[in-house]
Amino acid sequence: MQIAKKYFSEGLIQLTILLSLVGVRVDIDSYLTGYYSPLAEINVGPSSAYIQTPFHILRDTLDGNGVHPKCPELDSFFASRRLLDEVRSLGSPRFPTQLNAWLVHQVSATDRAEHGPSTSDDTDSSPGLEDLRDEAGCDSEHLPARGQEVEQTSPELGQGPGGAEACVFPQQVDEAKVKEEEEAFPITQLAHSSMLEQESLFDGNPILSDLEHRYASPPSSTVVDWSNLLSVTDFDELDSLVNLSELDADITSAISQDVSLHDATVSSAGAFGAGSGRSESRTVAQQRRTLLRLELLNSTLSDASPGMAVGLAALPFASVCNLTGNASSQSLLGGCLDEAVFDQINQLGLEGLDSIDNQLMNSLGCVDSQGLEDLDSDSGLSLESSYGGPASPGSSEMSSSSSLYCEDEGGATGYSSDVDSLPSKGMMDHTTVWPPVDLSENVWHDHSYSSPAFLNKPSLKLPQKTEAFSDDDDDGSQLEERELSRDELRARAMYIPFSVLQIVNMPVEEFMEILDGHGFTPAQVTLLRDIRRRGKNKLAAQNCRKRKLDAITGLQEEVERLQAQRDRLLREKQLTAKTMGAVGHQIRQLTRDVLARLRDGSGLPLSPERFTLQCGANGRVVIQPIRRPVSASAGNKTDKRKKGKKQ
DNA sequence: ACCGTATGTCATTAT
DNA sequence: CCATAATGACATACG
Repeated sequence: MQIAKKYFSEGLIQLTILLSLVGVRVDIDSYLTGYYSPLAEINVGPSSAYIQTPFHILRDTLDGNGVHPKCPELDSFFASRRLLDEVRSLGSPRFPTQLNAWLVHQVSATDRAEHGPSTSDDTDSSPGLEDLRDEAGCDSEHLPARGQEVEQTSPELGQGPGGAEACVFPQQVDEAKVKEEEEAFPITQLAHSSMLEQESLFDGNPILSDLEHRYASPPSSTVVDWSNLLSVTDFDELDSLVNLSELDADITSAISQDVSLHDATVSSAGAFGAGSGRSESRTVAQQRRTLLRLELLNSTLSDASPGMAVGLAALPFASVCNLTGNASSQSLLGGCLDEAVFDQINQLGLEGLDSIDNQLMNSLGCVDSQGLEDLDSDSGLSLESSYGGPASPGSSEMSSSSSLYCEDEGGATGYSSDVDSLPSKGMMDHTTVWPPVDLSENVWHDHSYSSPAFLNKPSLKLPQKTEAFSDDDDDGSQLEERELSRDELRARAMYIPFSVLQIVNMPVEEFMEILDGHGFTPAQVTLLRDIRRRGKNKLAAQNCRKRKLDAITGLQEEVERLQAQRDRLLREKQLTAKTMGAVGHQIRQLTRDVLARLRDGSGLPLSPERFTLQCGANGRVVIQPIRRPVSASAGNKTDKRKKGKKQ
């Protein structure tokens, strides 16, 4: 179990990184659909765990230059974008596999009834896992549909996310269909763009050619200049130096990243090659994918940053799934790349889990949710960070969902404690009954795309939570009491029928309605406002600190970069001086040789002490007498003889 | 006891 | 004007 957990941890790290790459592209989808600001991409950055800021203030930073000083995430965002390009440039051998995976998703997402033949390959997948995968696929499916597409859930999850069924809005199915039609065109755009990207990929190596275009030309001109200037010696060294000086600043980093990604690809390819047969490898891949779905699901339910990536990454993926029914030829190219990333992630993160049977995976899925929580040192606070903003489409949905859980919850007291005690129960089985409130919030948060979607994490968690779980699972009530935040306790004391999470995350309109319409006493209203203010400020503080840390990190990196540049320039300067010295020496030697072969009027050789060679602007070499400062004292050195010489 | 870190909260300002 | 984000400053908990 420990080993498995370790694998999960490592896999999750890679998953997070790579999913963030996918996420970048994913928000392009949301951008294409026109629902979100293009700058929502910013939220996809690896360091966007707490982001609740709309970041529209960064409107002038799309080119990646001059990023907002308060948003160092942009740096990593553009780096991620470049990395994604590099991933895409790694070549096409992965595509067939991706196609398989992609078809599986299509079936699971669209037609479960016919799911037998097409997915019969994964013979060893347990029903639970299959259902879970489907559920996860469904999860990722209704993300782009803004949570309005909820399929029938499996018996296992019907009780956990079964709350989700309880939270399904009646109009969801019809709206989902309409939404699907509405999204057909943007999706086509997406697929088309993806196809274009891959066409460029087939055409050559886009990133390298791009790098060539960007970097090769100026250095080459520089090299020519140097060569013209110093056509004597040491030029090779100098050339290489100049070349590198122009290139290494950016290309080396790109190369190193490229290498790491390439390694990832190779390892995954090795994973496939290691299989005894294609069917087996496919089975393994599907297991992994299943496990990935598990992770995705769990992440969506309980974790912050990976889930965020998932929530966003699921957008184009599901879009591609939808698209397959309509325009398969385009989506083949458009979707396989994203699925390729999923496959790579699967194989990377879950490399060592092949031997683990499905039951273990099942339990691991539960463990994973806890492990994710445990790993989330930022606590759940970050998870309730935002809900996509009142202006986003998610807000209306959240209104409905929040009103839903308001009805279902029957009081705020149950929420946090239920959620907090969930992992200890969830250790036993996936069929653990999930509190409906929790689920409704999951549904709600699953659809907050432009921000970390996993706000469902209880903000009430205290640092000693995990220890409490490991120490004692029995006295849950005491633990619940101990884990409640001050505001939660205050809310309980004041009989406020909302959880802190709800109070903080509900839209302001709804909050106002609640304040007005529930007949709260002034003290309760004050408490509600304070809870909301504190909750939001808590998130803001976390954001602020994270930004600060990122800024510090970025500055440190810049310092290192500048120091390296300075060292490089110093070396370059030394080498240049050395080269120039050598050239000067040779020029002097040549001058002596030339002058020694020339004669003055009296037939004497010209003295190098008195004459020198000068190269005129017209290219002609002339002999000039050396003007000594003390020549005035010498007096009558007036015999200025010019002899034009052609060399 | 002291220190460093993490986190929550408040006050203030900006958006 | 209000809600909210951002942030400095302070308090507290914890290792």
